[in-house]
Amino acid sequence: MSSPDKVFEALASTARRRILAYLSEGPLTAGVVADRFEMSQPAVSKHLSILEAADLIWKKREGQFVKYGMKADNLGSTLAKFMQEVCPPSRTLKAERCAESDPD
Amino acid sequence: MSSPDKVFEALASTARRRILAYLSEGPLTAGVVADRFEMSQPAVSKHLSILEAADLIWKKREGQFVKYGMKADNLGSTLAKFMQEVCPPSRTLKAERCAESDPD
DNA sequence: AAGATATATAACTAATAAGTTAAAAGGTGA
DNA sequence: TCACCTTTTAACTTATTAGTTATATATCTT
Repeated sequence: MSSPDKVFEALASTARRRILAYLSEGPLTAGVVADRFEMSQPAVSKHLSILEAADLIWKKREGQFVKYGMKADNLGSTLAKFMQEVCPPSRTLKAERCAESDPD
Repeated sequence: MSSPDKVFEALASTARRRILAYLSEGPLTAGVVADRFEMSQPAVSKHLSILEAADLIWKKREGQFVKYGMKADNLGSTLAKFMQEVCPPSRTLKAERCAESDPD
């Protein structure tokens, strides 16, 4: 179970969004991810654990390595649910509510 | 022009997401928004200005009041673009990449 | 068991964020 | 102009975040 709060908090960081995008190309070990970013290894490790806490990625030990990979489901459903809260179809249908509203 | 960074930063706050959802029901004055939330009026004002900086809402002075309203476009396009970065259709097509990736 | 490598945690610092109250700015109307 | 109302800005406090280096833990290899 993951809260939307944790997801949005995780996405708030540009570094984490970039890590996520990088992982979306395929699973990688923590070390490979760390090498790709100009940040200390512990910093990347912390970002990874925040992404994991938000249930946006999975983690699996493989010998002395730890492999991480993306979990698209939770990202998609959280963002979709939020979009719906903020711009529900019922409202979209009647009088293009979500497109309108700009007085300029 | 609004940066994705500002949008994600704006959405990182639960309070701001709730304000946004509230505004999505229709434009309201700052005071009405402030009344709805258990927070001082200046605090709400600050949240509103962050949402505005992210181009998620518009603002219009009406006499001594200031009316705010949602701007759905930027929210939708920013989230859509991000989803695409993190789970591009090309990859989705070949081998259900974005659904897979979970080793459990 | 020892040494090397991979990753995570601890302890710390500096910057940022979110809230507060008090004061300023903008607008109304007698 | 003066009193009043709405909203924003300023100044400040406290908590959180993002990074650092140093250390601990886990695993592999010999």
